[in-house]
Amino acid sequence: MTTESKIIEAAKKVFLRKGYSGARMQDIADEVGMNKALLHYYFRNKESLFRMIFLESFKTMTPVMNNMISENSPVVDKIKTFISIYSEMLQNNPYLPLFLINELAQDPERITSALLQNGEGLPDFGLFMDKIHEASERGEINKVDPMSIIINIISLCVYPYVAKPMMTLLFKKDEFEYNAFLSQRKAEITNLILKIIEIQ
Amino acid sequence: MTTESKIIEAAKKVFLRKGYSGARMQDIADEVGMNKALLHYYFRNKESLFRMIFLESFKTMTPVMNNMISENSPVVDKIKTFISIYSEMLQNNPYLPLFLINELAQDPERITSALLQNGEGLPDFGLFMDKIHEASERGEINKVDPMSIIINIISLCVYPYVAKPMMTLLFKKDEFEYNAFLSQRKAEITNLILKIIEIQ
DNA sequence: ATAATATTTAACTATTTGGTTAAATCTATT
DNA sequence: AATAGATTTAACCAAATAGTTAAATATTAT
Repeated sequence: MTTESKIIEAAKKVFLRKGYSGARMQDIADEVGMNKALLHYYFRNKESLFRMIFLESFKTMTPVMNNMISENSPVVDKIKTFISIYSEMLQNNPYLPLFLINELAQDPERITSALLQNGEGLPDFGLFMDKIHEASERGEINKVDPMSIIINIISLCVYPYVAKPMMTLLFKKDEFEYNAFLSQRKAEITNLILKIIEIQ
Repeated sequence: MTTESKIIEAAKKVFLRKGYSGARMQDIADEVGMNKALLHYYFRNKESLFRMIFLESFKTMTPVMNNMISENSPVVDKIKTFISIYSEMLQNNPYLPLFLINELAQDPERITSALLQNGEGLPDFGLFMDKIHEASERGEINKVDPMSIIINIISLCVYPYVAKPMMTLLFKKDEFEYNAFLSQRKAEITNLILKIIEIQ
């Protein structure tokens, strides 16, 4: 593992937890177990280090959202798969969504320019939405608005991660209990969504 | 409108958009149209001003979550009412949830201590959950886990607000289109939830 | 072994930001 | 008019933080 990648890992940890304005270069140096001068030896400044972290983080999300693996599988299967790999990604990257949302909300210009500059393609729900639309036209599933159904799925998957500290406070659960709750949601969300879209 | 309340309004605006670490006392002074010295004339320091803002913001949420107006209305009505007033609160306070979630995630200790110090009661879903449980026992609605159903409702209501910048980016919508999407969701979420809980 | 590169050290500068101060000015009340 | 309180001004201090530098040392590749 190179020093550069060690720095990136440490910076990712700190930026994802604290956000840009809350993160300190010294925190990152401490986290990587090296000194601050070295951060500047590898990266110009805080901003350029942040951009790298943001792009890498964003790219974690992209393939999950672009997940249209088997082109011809039924749309219900596509939805099942999507919920499954999306939930897994969240379990492995619990700090990711809040970080991306925050930084994007803080300064949409800066972020979109970073994405474009990098030639980074946005996740594309186009195909997914087309398939949902076609299936509902064919009467294979209920009439649903594709964008709505996708946003419903994402909301149900992501929000319990994003709002974890709030939910443990409101429902008086400890970390362990809440994690158990999160674990069983993959199946629960799938059932819920299928109940909504499947013809009775 | 007193100067003190003008400062509080301005501080709320800035803190809710930028968060504690991103907010600058100068930004608040600019927003209120007065100078920085006056902020310290009315409030000790950034931290005490922040605490006041956080508590006030938190209290905006509490009555909505405690909404159990007509004690004996059917649980389905309770859910309808909850979705309705919760969505309205979000429409009027779009920055609120992300702010509360962030600050709570940043430093749960500090926040809970501020709440307790203030003698502020937490929102309590206890009654709501009891009613849901009883109704499902009576066979009035499907068997559902009360906590799950509440978190589903909250997720569906809140997340599209929290993730607004991300969603407008991913779905290539402008502010206007996305607001239209948000407006029609109150009814949509109600339908979805009722479809899940109501006996067929 | 030599040279190039990586890393540490520690001191330093510049900038941003929170916070203070004192004097002057404005405003409302008596 | 006199007074007290509210507000401005502008300069200032202190702390935190980003960023720099140069020299010393360690590591790696040739």
